[in-house]
Amino acid sequence: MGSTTTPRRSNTRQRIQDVALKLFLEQGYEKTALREISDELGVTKAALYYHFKTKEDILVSLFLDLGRKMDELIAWGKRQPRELTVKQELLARCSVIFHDAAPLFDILIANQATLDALSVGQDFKDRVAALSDLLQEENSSLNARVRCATSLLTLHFGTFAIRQLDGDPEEKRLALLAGATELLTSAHEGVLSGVAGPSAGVPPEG
Amino acid sequence: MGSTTTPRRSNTRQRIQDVALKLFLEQGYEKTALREISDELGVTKAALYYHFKTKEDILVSLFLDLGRKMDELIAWGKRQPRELTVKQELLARCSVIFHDAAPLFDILIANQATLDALSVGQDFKDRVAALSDLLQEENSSLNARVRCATSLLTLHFGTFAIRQLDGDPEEKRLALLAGATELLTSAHEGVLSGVAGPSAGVPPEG
Amino acid sequence: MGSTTTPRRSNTRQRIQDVALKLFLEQGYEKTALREISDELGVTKAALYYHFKTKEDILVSLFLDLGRKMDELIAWGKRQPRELTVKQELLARCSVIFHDAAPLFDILIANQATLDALSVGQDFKDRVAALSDLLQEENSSLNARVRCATSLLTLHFGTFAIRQLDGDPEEKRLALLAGATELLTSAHEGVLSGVAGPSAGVPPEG
Amino acid sequence: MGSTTTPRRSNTRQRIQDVALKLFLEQGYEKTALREISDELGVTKAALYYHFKTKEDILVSLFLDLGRKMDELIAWGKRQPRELTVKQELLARCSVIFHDAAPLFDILIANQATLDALSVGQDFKDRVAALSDLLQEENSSLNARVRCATSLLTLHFGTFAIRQLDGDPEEKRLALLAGATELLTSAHEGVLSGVAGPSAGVPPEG
DNA sequence: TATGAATGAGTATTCATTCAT
DNA sequence: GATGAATGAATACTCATTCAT
Repeated sequence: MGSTTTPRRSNTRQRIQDVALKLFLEQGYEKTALREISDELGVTKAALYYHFKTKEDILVSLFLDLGRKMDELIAWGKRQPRELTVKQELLARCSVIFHDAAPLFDILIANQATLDALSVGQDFKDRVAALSDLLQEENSSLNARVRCATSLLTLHFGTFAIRQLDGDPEEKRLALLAGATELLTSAHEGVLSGVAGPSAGVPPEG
Repeated sequence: MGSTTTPRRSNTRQRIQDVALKLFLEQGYEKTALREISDELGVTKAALYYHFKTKEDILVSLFLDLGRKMDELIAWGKRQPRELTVKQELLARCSVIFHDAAPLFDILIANQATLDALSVGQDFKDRVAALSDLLQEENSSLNARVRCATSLLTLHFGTFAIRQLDGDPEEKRLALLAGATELLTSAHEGVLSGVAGPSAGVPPEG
Repeated sequence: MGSTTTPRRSNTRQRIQDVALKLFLEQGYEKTALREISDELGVTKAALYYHFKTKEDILVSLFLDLGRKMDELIAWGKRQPRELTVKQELLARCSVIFHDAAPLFDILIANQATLDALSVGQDFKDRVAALSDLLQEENSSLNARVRCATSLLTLHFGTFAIRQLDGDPEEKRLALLAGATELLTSAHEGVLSGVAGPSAGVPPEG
Repeated sequence: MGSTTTPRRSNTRQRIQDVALKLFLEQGYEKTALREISDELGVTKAALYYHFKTKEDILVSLFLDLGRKMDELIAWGKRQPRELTVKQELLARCSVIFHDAAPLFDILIANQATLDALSVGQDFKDRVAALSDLLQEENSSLNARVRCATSLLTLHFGTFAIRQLDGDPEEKRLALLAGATELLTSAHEGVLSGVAGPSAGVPPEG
C-alpha cells in the first residue's frame, strides 16, 4: 500500500494531442505529416495508430469538448424564450466558449477548405448555424438579419483576429463582445434606416 | 480605327485561370491537383507549365488585380486627412473592392493555413493590416481599437459569410457595410456604453 | 522519308506487363510489390502509374485478351445446337485457349483468394460458369452433371498441373483433352451405373 | 469414475483455430489480419502469440491432422502391391480424406501462391506428389500418365469445385470419385488410341 | 493467461515538376 | 504552343511481431 509505482497507462495519447494541436496550428492540418508528430514525440508513426484510428481521428478528438459545450449552449438556447436579453446572454456565453477554445478556432478558420470535406468541419458549421438561428428574429428586415448574422460572425472570426492587438486578453474579449452585442441589439431596434448613400454607399455624414 | 490584328496569344492562359479559380474555390488550393485543371481543359499537365512557372504562379496571377486595387486604395488613404468621414469612405471603397473580388476572398479565407506560407497570403495580410492601420486612431481606448479592427473584419469575413443569406447581393453588401460603418463610427464617439448583460460578463461602465 | 528515328512511343507499357506477369507468376499477385516491378525495369514506381492507374489495372490488362477470346467462344457456343459433338468441339476450343494463356491460368489458380475480391477473378469465374452451362444437359442425372462439370475442370486445373509431367506440351494437351472429352462423352451415354461399392465407394472390379 | 479434474487448458487455443479457419476461408490467409481474429474472439492480438508462435503457426496447426492422415495413406499405399485394384482403393480413400478436410482444401487451393512459399504448402504438394506416384505405372504411355495424374487431380480440385452443384454431398462425392476412377482405370487398359483430330484436336465423331 | 504499448518494415498511391521532342 | 514520359519525394496507413507487466 502506498505504492509508488509509475502509472501503467502512459500519457502518450495526451501528448499526441498536444503536439498535433501545436503543429496543426503552426502548419495547418493538411501540411502536418504524421511523421512530424511522431518525430517530435520520439515515437514511431505506428504508435500514433495505436492511439488513433486515422489522422482525422486525432483532429476529431481535439474538438470533442468544444462540440459538447456548443451543443449544451444550443440546447439551453432552445429552452429559453426568444427575447433580446436571452440572445445577448447567448452571445456572451458564446464569447466565453469561443475564447476558451481559441486555438481550435484558429484551426477551424485557417483550414476551412480542408475541414469542409471532413465531419469536423461540417459538424461545426451546423452548430454555428444553429446558434445563428437562435439569434435571428422571424420576419425581420434584411438589415436586421445581416446584423444578427454578423454579430455571431464577429465573435467567431474576431476571436481569431484580435489576438494580434495589444492589450489584456480578457479586456479584448469583452470589447469584442461589446461590439457584437451592439450589432445584435441594433438589429432589434425598430429604426434601421436603410443605410446607403453616395460613392459606393457611404452614408452622408452630418 | 482600332487594331486589326487578331490576338496572337491564344486564350489558353485565361482558360487555365478560369478553371483554376473554379477548382480552387470548390476544393481548395492544396486539394486541387494540376491534373484536374488540365483534364478539365483537355490539355496535358505539361501545357500548364508553358503558361505558368509553378502551381503557385497560377494562384498569384489570380490575385494580381486585387492586389493592385488594394494598393491604390491604401495609397489614397494615406494621402487623406485622418478623419472619420475619410475612414468611412475607406470602408465603403473596401466594401466595393471586396465584393467585386468575392471569389478571391473565399479562396483567401478558406485556404489560410496554406496561403500563409505563400507570398500571396502574406501580401494580402500586409495590405489588410495597412488598411486596418488607416482606420485606427492613435491613443484610442482598447474598446475603440477593437471596434476599428472589427469593422474591417466584418467586411472581410462578412463578404464571405452573408452569401448564404437570402436577399439581393447589393442590398446585403450595403447592410454589411452599414454594420461595419456603425462599428467604426461608434469607435469615434466618446461614449462607448458597454453593452452586455449578466453572467459571462461585460464590466459595467462607470 | 525512310526515317530511322527511334520510336517515340516507348515500349515501357509492354515491358511493365512482361515483368508483372513474370513476378505475379513467381511470387503471386499480392506478394509482388510495385517496387519490385519498377526496380526490375530500372524505372521509378511513379512511372508505373503513368502507364496504369492502379496495381490491379496492370493485372487486368494482362487478362484482356483471354477474356475476349472466352467471350467469343461463349457466344459461338450459344449459337450452336445443344449436341454432344458441339460440346466436344467446345471443350477442344477451350483446350486451345487455356493452353495459349497458360501463365494466366497459373495466376488465376494460384491467387484465387486474392482475385476473388477483384473484378478480374469474378469475370473469369462468370465466364467459366457460362462455359460449364453450355456443357450441361438439362434434366440429366447427378452423375452426368458432375462429369460435365468435371470435364471442364479437368481442362482448367489440368492445364496448370500437367506442366510438371515430362513430354511434349502439345501431346500433353491432347491427352488432357482426351480425358476431359471422355468424361463429357460418358455423361451423355445412357448407361451410367450408379457407381459405389465397398470401402468408401470403390467400384467392384470385374 | 473418470477424472475429476477439470481441464486446466482453456479452450482459447481451439477457439483461435476455429476463427482462423473461418476467416482464412472467407478472406484468404494473407488478407486475414491477426487483429481480425483477435477481435472476433474478444482478446488482444498479443493473446494469439501466447498460444501460437507466429501467424503461420496457426495455419500449420490447422493442417496437422490432414497431414497425418495423408502420410498414413501413403505409407499404406507403399506397402501394397502395385495393382489397379489397390490404386482404385487408394483413390477411394483419398476421396474420403479430401472430403473430410474439405475446408482445408479450399484454403490450400485458394491460397496457393501464398502457401507455396510456406512449409504447409510444400508439405502438401509433396504428399500429393507421393500419392500421384503411387497411382502411376512405370513405362506407361504419356496418355496413361496424364490420365493417372488427372484422376487424382479431379479429386483434389473437384472436391473444391462441386460444392456449387446441387445434390447430396455424399452422392456428389461418389460421382466425382466414379469419374476419377474411370480415368484411372482407362489408363490401365491397353488401348488408348492417341486421341487427336481436326480443329484443335476434337476427335472425329463416328 | 493475457494485455497495453510500441516498433520496423512495408505498401499503394499522389503530386508538382522537368525535359526532350 | 504543347505533349509523352518519367522522376523524386512525400503521405496515410497496415501488419506481424515483441515485451514488460
